[in-house]
Amino acid sequence: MMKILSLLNQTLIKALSTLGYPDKEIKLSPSKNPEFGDISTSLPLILSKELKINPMQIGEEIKKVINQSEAMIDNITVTNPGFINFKISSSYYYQVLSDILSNNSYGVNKYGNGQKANVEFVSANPTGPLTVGHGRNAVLGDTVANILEWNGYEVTREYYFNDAGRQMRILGESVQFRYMELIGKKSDFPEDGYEGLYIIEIAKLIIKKHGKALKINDPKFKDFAEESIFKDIKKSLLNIGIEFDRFSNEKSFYENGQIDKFLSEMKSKDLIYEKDGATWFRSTSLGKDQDRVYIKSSGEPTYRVPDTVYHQDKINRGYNLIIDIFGADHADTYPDVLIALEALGLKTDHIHVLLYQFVTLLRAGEKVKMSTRKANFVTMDELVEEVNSDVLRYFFVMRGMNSHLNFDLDLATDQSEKNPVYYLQYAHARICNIIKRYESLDNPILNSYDSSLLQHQSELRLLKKLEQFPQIIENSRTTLEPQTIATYLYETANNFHKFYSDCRVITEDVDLTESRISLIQAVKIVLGNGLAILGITAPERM
RNA sequence: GCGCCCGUAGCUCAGCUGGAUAGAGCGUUAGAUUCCGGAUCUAAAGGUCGGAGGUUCGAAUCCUCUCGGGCGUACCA
Repeated sequence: MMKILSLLNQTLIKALSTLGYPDKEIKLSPSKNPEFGDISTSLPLILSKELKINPMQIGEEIKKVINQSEAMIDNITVTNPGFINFKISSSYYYQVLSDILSNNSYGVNKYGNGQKANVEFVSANPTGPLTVGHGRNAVLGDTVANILEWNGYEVTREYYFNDAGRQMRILGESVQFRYMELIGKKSDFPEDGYEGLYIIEIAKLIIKKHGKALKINDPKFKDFAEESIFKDIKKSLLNIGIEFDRFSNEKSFYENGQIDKFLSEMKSKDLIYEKDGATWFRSTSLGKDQDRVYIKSSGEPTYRVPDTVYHQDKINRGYNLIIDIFGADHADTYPDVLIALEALGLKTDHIHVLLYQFVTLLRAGEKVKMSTRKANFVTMDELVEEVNSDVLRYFFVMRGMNSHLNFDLDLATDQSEKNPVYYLQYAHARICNIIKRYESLDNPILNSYDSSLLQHQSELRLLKKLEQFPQIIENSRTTLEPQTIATYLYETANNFHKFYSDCRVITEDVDLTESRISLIQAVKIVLGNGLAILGITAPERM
């Protein structure tokens, strides 16, 4: 069945052409106030400017030429200062109910049409455990990937890490220092070394596995540390339901020659030059306000080089859509990657960078400055243990990514009990319970029901909310903002709870009971699907 | 200094491709259970949308300026 918004859109376009009015983009939105029907448009106000006709008059003209029954409209009103309001026929919403019940994946669409999308997220270098800060990135990325899947894309979840640079070298040296310390030998603690206790744990594991004979500068220190930390990172991610399809690393781009190839291409375009013993990217010639170092005088490339090559590689792999999830601290750096790629003649229109603002951690009302190096952090594992994966995932997604997220550690548990996620899950569990009760009364679930018995205001409101679900998913494709889904689910649960308190599902009235059972089954499907997108469980009981 | 993000109820935040009376949760106050799960529901109080200009029939939303906070402005990533 055609969705009401497309139907109204078509109807209005037809009306405009009938009246000889100019073609305008038509904005339809849910009515703010029930007395304005279900859906409204300010089309007359927009037209009046150009037509120089009173908007109320335009509204009346449009109303006159619309075939109401064809567009499933019960009633049209035109209200000041120039809105057209549509009251949609309830038979439309009754039809929606059967649509939902006949389709367990209600809400998916084929927009992406199987196109390939790549979502790169987390991408934390394996220098320590994942922290609460990484959590926001992880949850946003996985949820965005889910959103794309529900919009018909084939999604690759990818994790990129730097394993060739300074950070990893220092990690190896830090482990080496602890190792030597443990076996009673002296060595230097590296400048900017990692101070966390986990470094000592890794050193102990090395002793267990390789004994005490390792010498200074043995590559095993770094390799073992990297491997060990990565194992933990993967475990932490799995803990909140996140699994990657692909890991990419910096080192491979050195080994396969892509870095050299990139540098020589840039050179041939005169986009790099030497100064003060370093190699610079001439980004000022591409509109930036300053040039950036590509290769330090030490001979080590800056992260910019492998990052650019990595993106080049992703482009070459042929994705139709490439998403990067970055913290706000990258806001200034990713454009350098894009302009370099464009300078090499590559298209970057399909690369979308999603920036999220940082999580502000509070402890006793004081801001906590997190640093992996200084071992001043709260790990994601600790947090999941204190709350749980569902609460954590909802927490990170319930605010817009442009908002700074305040996280008070002292209140974490308190807040978790009040976390809205339980409100959603409770609605789902409640439905399951009613259905179970219904079945236990020896009533078969029938496929026949008379949805037109659903006349109560709470029932219709709930149905209208369910009808919006596919549209919500469609919209989330363009915004890639998980929060809108969280908000929608909250409203749906809210409408269900109101329905529950207004209308008893299981009554002596067999026909009405069957209709209401169908209704709550539909709610269950929508809540379940929405929670699945957010990566949150939909419990049968709590 | 410059660039990006934010500033909306006591607190945490929605609403921001301009539309009708600016919404929710928490907290506060007052209510609801002979009945499918009270982790629920109902109601009240609470606002010069940081401030000042401007554009418009219409601005929380767009523009300019300004104040306050975060982030960046590395030969760190």
